[in-house]
Amino acid sequence: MTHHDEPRGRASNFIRNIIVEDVNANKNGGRVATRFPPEPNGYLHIGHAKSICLNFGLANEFNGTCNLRFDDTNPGKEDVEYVDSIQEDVKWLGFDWEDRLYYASDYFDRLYAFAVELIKNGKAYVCSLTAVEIREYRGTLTEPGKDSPYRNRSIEENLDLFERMKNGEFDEGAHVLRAKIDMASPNLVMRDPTLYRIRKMDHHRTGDQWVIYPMYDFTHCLSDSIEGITHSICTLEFENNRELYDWVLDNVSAPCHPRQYEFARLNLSHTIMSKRKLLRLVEENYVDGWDDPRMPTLCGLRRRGYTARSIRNFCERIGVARRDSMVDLALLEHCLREDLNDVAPRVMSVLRPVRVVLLNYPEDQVEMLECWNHPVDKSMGTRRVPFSKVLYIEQDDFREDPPKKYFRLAPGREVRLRYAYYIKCVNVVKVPDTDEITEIHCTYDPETKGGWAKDGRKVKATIHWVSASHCLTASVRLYDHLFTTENPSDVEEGKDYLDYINQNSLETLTDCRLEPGLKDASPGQRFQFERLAYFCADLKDSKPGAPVFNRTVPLKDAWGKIEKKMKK
RNA sequence: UGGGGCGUCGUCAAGUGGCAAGACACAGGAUUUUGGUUCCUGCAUUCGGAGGUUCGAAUCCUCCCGCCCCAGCCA
Repeated sequence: MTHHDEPRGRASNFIRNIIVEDVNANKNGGRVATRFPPEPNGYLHIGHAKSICLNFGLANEFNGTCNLRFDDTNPGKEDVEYVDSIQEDVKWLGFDWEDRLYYASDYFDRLYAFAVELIKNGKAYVCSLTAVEIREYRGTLTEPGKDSPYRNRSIEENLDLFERMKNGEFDEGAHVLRAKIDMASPNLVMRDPTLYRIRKMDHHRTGDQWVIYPMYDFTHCLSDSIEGITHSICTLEFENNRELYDWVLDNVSAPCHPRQYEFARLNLSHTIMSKRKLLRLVEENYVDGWDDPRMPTLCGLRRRGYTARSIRNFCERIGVARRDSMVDLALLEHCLREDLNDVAPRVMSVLRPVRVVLLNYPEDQVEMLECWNHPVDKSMGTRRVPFSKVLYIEQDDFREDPPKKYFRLAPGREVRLRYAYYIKCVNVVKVPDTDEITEIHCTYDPETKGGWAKDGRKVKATIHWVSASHCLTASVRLYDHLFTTENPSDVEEGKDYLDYINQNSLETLTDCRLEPGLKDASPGQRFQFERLAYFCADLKDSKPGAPVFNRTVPLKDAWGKIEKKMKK
């Protein structure tokens, strides 16, 4: 057992239970086939990760397959930019569709043939009502709809019209193909749903080959059937569509009849998942783009420094159920720290520096001190860090007038410099007018090299440091939650989610002093800056020689908690 | 107000008639050269509510309450 293992014991959930039963009953010959079917109209986010992990995870677990299929039936909204980013993100998450990359648009010919079959069987008709009229004829939640005046066109006329729709003889909106089901159905989805519409637009894959495009409800079930999907897993809002999913497959010579199961989509506290709302954050420059490290997109999380494994573990832990829920961001962060704690090498960096001069340390002496890269996993080895007379420590690690329970450096107090020496504060130098501390004078105890006192005396704190003449100056970005409220989608009267954006979600520090070894960090490389947080060299802005770090997630902070409590 | 769903700890979530798993969060404590990690301990006499069936109910029945989804030629 190593920390690289996925969590043993997968959590039970209703979909897995269904699959177990199906496999035991030898349904579909014991075969399990799922698919992840994104529409290429936006970037994938952590909510999609839940679905990806579910579909690919189940397939892996039952020795089945999971296809990646682009649901690209709406050329007006879709773009290759998205099909590329989606593939990159699914791969990054750690899943492999092997040679099973499909597009609903690959099935346009077969879909058209199925539509013709429906018409021939009197189960579909060309309707020439306008969009507005169709809505009016649909009725309401409580009143039944009315039949379209075109509902009883002859099969021949329907066939002719549909073919001419395909041939581009009509303008957009002139006609649609509709299923002939039941205008009085209590399920609005079943009131003669639209199957095809005219869209005179280039499609990112089929170009100008088609001017009619199939709707989701017609396309999805048939695509599943064509691919031999056994379990078609989607989110709860498609529950009403299941009746139509089954109707289409039952009324056409479909190769097989997959079963649809719905689960609740993920909601995460302090963020939003709506593509529309995320798009607005990007377009109105509330963030730096889809991959801004504050975004819940997979590319954003990746840039923030999240590991794919932590996201997979998170998806496993939140479970799969049918009730609407809101998962605490703290759980995601817990999964992140859990992973990073094991794999991130430790390093010392001072974010808000204050000078420390060791009065009794030889002027030009430099010692290379051996430091562990990981406190527990010694296999990660050691590194040498330069130590000298003038150092930087964290401003937070010194208090001229220390409060109760504060046990870091203060006048007259002794602390340990990690892996170095015990030092004692003997004087504080301040700017005369302001109270700004410019320098802390200390003495060091040469008998404590490495951080151990031969006489056995203890110190209450160990703090990190960096040698002033050797360290590297760099920018570090401190990220925080994007929203100040737990649920930005459910907000006070008269306000909207933009009113709850956290104005302090990004703080850029430009005068940080890092351990010299960090100079050549490669973009994407992760570290723990000891006692502070996990950081990641930015994928875009960090260059070897000139690193820029993003704070991925802070370490738990017991002192911060105590301090907060004392202030109350 | 039609139809379809859902209600188990602060947050997720197992549980499908035999007497409320687990995780996060939270609170204590131990160990610690990261106030980190790790390790202990505590945390639902009760499952939206009220009745009923049963020796026994979160699980079955009845009624009530609350929340979500559906009236795109979006997915």
